[in-house]
Amino acid sequence: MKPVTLKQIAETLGLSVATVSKALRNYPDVSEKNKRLVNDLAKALNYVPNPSAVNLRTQKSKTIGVIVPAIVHHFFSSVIKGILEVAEKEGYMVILMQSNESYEMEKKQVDLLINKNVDGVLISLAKNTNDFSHLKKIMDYGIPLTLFDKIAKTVDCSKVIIDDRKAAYDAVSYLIKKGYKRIAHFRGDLNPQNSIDRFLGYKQALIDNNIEYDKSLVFICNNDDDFEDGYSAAEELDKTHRKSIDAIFCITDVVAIGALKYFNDHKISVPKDIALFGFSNWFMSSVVTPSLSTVNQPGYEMGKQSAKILLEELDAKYKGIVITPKKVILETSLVIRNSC
Amino acid sequence: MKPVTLKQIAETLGLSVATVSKALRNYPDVSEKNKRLVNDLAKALNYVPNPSAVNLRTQKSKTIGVIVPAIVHHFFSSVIKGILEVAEKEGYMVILMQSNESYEMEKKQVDLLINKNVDGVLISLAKNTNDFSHLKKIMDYGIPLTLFDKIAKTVDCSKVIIDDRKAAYDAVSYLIKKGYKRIAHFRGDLNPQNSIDRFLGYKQALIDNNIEYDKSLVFICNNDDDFEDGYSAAEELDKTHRKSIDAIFCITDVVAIGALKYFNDHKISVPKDIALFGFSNWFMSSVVTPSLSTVNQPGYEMGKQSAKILLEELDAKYKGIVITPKKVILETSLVIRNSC
DNA sequence: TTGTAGGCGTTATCAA
DNA sequence: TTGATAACGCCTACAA
Repeated sequence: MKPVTLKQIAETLGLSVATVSKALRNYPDVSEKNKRLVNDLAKALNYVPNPSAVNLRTQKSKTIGVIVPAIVHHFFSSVIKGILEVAEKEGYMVILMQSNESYEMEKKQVDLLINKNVDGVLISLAKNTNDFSHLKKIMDYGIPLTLFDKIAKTVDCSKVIIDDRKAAYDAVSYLIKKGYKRIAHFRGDLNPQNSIDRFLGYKQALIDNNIEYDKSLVFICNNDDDFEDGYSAAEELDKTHRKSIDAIFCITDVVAIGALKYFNDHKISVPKDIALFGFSNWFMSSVVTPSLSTVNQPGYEMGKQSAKILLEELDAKYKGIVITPKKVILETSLVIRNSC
Repeated sequence: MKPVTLKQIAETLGLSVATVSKALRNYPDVSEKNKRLVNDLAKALNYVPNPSAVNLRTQKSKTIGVIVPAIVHHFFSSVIKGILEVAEKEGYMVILMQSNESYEMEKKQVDLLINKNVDGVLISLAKNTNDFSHLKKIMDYGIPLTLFDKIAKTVDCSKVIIDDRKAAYDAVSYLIKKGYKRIAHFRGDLNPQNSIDRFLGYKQALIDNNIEYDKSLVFICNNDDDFEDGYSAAEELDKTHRKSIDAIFCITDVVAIGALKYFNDHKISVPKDIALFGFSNWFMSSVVTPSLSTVNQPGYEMGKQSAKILLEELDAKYKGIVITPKKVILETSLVIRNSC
């Protein structure tokens, strides 16, 4: 079974391909009679335009490319879900790629997407991406680009993010208000903006509350396995600062849960001996014992917004309207549970 | 910046498009000199064939379509990861769609993929899919199809699955061997093969161990929210069978964790008062308290295998080799933790 | 060894 | 109102 083509419709109807095409696209210069004839037959035969041919002709692929650092990740899979829903509604397909937190992969994938003629690109950057020429390349090709979550501040494209700094500030302020005084921070890599901003929020909250910032209380979790990172950071903290710490603000729920595991394993009570605060609100954090207080990071919403903005830019581009990049900051909120 | 075309290369080199094309594809009837000339310039200009043009010409899109019931799901996101890795290695792109467990969506998406000219399709069926004409349609179009995890037994295409029945049998047998005697089952919908097979495995294990099968101990979890389903099934079980039950085999980790939450909330001790066994080995089940015993379901491997089989079939098809559908059954294993 | 020409399916221009 | 015709970019059989 082969797809039906314009030619076939034209032949069975004794019309020219041109007329059939115009009839289907409802051009004014085709007789009503023929329009009906063509449309009826097209529907009956289940005619659908060949996308490659359309693309070749119109330079539009009705396809967008998405690159995320990881897929097996509650936050990112939520984002993807949001993207798919918006894209599908507007008749766009989504080509998905995962960079595995590797800049090299990300770069390669950008090339693949450009070569594939995608209409637009959505990216959340890999941890170690700090050269942005591949992003510039996308824009040089005139392909709309929207970054989300892990963005590059210096790249002049639309962005959808949360205010990591404020969210971290709020979380740590909450801990302080609750009476915690010696608050450690399990941070991420030094490079990603996220990691930096959350750290800065943490620090600011301490300063604003007249608590001395002590850099020996900041642990870097930058291996591949967040859970293990959290576990071993907790272990190190336990060894080096035994009883002087009363709370930890973690860059991620999984890091926090790794730490929680360590404390549970060693009969250190959370939150009595030490309080824990996560970030992201993975489903998992609600079912762990004790359940984890965390920052709600609206992944699904972020996906929807990113896709929406990208598609708007595509639309504007086709209409010849010049676009100024947008920056959307999504609201976060504290989810207080039993770990603090 | 526009992509470079054959024509441009031909013009700057004073050759014909045909010669350039042949040089790039390393045809024997092009002079070595011109081959070098062409290839050098192509590399310098970063020439990449326009995929739509190639597709139009060759009828190959180097793209496969993937439909899953849900993305925000540890198992499926692992599968997707596996698919992406294999596809990428072979130069295929992946268009991802999610059916949201809806047959209607699934059907629509199949049409979209067919119309999009994908080379092959990978599907895990929605819960309520029990009409398979859309799958037949894919095959009628000569598009290779591989089903994974949620499959249709009667559709004659390749499949990658686990032996749900055996896995369930093993899990329940383990519980019995451990001394549990009154074992309830929180099953899924009546329709999906998975759900049926796990139920049958459960039942068979009881029978083989001379434990009477009591259908009042089987609860159906078929709402949208597995966690809530597990919670409320546990509640119902608690009310109707108070102390007579000593273990529950759940169709899914999340259902089990929902139940666990209920028991924790009501000071019913797991596993002392009641044991719990899950299915899938989500990461979450290892961090819950008590940690959950479960069946390891190799999602990543399933993704890789499915993609591999599909791509092999594509290859065979292009070579004109007739393919007989394959059926791969992946090994599962019991992961024993602290809930039983 | 090179180039011409036809065609993949569609759209758009321009004559008829 | 309709239909030739060219073009999008590429591939390939065939002619030169």
